[in-house]
Amino acid sequence: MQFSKSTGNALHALIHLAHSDRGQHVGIKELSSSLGVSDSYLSKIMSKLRQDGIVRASTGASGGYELARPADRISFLDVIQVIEGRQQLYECLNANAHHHPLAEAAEWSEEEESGHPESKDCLVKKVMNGAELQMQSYLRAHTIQWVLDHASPGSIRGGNGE
Amino acid sequence: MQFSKSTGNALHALIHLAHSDRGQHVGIKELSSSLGVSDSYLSKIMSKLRQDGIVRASTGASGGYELARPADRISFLDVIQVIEGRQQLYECLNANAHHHPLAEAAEWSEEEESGHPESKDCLVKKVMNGAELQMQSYLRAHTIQWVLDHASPGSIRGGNGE
DNA sequence: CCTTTATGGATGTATAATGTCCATAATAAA
DNA sequence: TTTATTATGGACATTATACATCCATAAAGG
Repeated sequence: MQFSKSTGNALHALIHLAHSDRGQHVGIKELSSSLGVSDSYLSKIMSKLRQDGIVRASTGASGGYELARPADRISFLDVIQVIEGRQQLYECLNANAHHHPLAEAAEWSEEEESGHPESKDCLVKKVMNGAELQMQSYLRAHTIQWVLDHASPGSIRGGNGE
Repeated sequence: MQFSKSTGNALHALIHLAHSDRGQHVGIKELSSSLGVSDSYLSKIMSKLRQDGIVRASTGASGGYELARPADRISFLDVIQVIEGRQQLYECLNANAHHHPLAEAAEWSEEEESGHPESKDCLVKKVMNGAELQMQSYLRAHTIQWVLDHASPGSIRGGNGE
């Protein structure tokens, strides 16, 4: 289980955009050469980010990409969910058909009396989902802007750094 | 990014063992039919768990598997690391060769003055690792015994439930 | 000895991730 | 309006990984 390389490249591309963000557009060639990947490959990633409203794209000369909203409103979780998909980290195996009875969650258990739909989930899934939520809350709290704020001062300058 | 089905099956198999755990051995056939998977497939999983000291195995008639230690000392994290491997959720892409300078962590930053080796990691990796640690601490705190303790009372009985 | 059981190698298949190429559309600049 | 520039999306090829099975072997109990 690992994050895909595409997710890493998406994050680095967004950091690049956030750095250049003066309402300017950055072309795929600048982005891809900066990351050391092919432009045909990176353009797939950027296209996903655009479909999800993370970036805007414009065609034509002096076109390219820009962030669709401020960098402090683009979280790591946003980016990961676009690239990796929104499926949960763990899904029950056989529609509960073959779980050991001990793994079945008690439907009356304390936290679940409010009638949440996950009451029927097996306890394995309950733990896995809890773990995922822990991770997601951390990823939601860290934004592209966070990276800029914590970058080494030597790296902060007007032009692009390559 | 998802946990493999093997991880889910490993967890369910261990829950089954924990339930039957009176120093008894449970054969691969009972386990695999309980989970609804083939025994040849599940035996690979059990073999990994044995190599990592999660379960013990014995051959011969009336042989089979048993937990190698109490269920409250087998965490979800233990099992996941055996089946999924111990690689980190995120690895830097190109040995730092192509990161945007802004993504480089400041080596002198506050939390890192103590000289931790991760000082050189890029900030993307730092966030991803932080997220992973959040998830791991949750998974470390939840054990096979936790599942038994939270199971519906109707499921708790002497024999196997299938 | 013979049955039962786990083990590990070899192998096959399915699915997903990675990466490239090309035709097309849209736009700004000349 | 033409032309150069740029993003887009389909099709495709290439791995890598997960999933799954079969079989020969070894170990232990009856």
